[in-house]
Amino acid sequence: MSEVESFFKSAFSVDNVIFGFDGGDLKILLIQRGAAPYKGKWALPGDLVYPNEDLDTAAERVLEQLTGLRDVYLEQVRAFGAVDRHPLGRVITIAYFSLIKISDYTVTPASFAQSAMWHSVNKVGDLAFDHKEILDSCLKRLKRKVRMAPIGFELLPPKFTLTELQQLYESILAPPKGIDKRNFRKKILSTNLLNDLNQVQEGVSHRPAKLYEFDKDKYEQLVAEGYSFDI
Amino acid sequence: MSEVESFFKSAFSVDNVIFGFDGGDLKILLIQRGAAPYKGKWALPGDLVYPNEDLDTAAERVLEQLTGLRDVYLEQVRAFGAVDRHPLGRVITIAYFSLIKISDYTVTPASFAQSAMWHSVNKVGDLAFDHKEILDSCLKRLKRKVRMAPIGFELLPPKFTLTELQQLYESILAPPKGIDKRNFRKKILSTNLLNDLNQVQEGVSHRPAKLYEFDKDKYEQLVAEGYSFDI
DNA sequence: TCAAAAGTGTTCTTATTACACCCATGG
DNA sequence: CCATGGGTGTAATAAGAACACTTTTGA
Repeated sequence: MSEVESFFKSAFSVDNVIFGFDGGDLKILLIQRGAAPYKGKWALPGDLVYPNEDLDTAAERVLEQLTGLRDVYLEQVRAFGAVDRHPLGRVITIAYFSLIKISDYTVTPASFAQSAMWHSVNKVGDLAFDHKEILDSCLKRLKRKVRMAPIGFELLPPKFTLTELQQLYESILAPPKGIDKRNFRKKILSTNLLNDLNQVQEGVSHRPAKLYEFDKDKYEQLVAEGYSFDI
Repeated sequence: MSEVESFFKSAFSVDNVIFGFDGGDLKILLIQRGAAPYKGKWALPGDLVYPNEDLDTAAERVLEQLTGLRDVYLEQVRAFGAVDRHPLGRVITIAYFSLIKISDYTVTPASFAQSAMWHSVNKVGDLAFDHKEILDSCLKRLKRKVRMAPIGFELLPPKFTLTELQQLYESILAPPKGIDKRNFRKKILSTNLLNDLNQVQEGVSHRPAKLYEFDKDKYEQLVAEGYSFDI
């Protein structure tokens, strides 16, 4: 094999850390590998990138095949390319994370995802390949990003309560002493990016909370004027 | 060609945005391409990744071949992998940026770098491939990172004045109205990470400024205790 | 003595933190 | 009427922004 040829004895893949939130813990969607290598181990959903496919498109495809969802928040984190990261050859992978509304995910439509399951990020053990390292890297990015951009809403249903929103931030940021309720509300409402829907929760056995929605149009307008979200 | 084979008709490279600072503008090191495609165009230094080489190692190699420098600050930014980004085939590239002391760079030792030259980041025009986009992305990362970690010092000589340090921050962050001298000094000195060397500039035709050094050991000790740089 | 850059404090404004009680609802 | 979580304001502290003059040196 010539040296030039050997450069092409390699492939690249995408791996996707799919975050969801169910009101309690922050979760990620893992699949159990059905084939070697790492058969039976939990792994991030991923696939080789098709020859005529952009990286972002490949990440979107992996997500859609697994969840049936399109147009969700997706962000590249970085490449992982240690020589020995894949036992069968030289495969570098581009890590992505995405944020989905966990209620939108119902069954696993794609065959390759027969054993997909939500796992609490805090209880994830060893994963196949270097996927634990990828997860850690994506989680770190999410922690930073969720304070710099209003992406947390991607994990919540369109209508949510302020307590749900606070619990989301707490589950991502995991501050030692929790977040102060009054300070959190003051800060998030002062952005004026939440619309009070004049509706309340139903079916709860306590004082029902008011429902809000995130005003994306308003946010984008403010961004165009130089606004920068910070929470 | 089978489908499996076609997955391997691809390669990956690294491209390196090498930043330097000469007291005036922030600069990057570009090379003029001697061969097609984009012959004659300015481009980021980069190379294909060897089959048995980690991505970081490849980026270090590119840097060392061009500058002769080792052990410099180097950080991966992200992958660029649009299908059509390389006219000769499917090549995804992993972008890195590095910070070097511009005075350490003298001549171009490597043959492939016959026409390497420093360019002010603000005056960079079109570049080969998608290198302008890569530059923008790395510059954006640098702007964020330089405020979250004491990496600016990597661009300065070991002994520097507070004015030089301020000019460095101004050239990277480019704030509309400059940085207030007194506030900057108050803030940077309050970190206690700068050692006053009890020396002054020589050969200047005005009041000589005091020289300082960055105390890396102290910084790493503080980080271990939970400290987080923020300027 | 002039030019050029170094050096130095205070006030004002804004953001962040800490903290405890009453309210509305369903069971 | 009880249990449960929802909802609210103020005071203290810390951080950031604005601002102008004196000092030291070499030419």
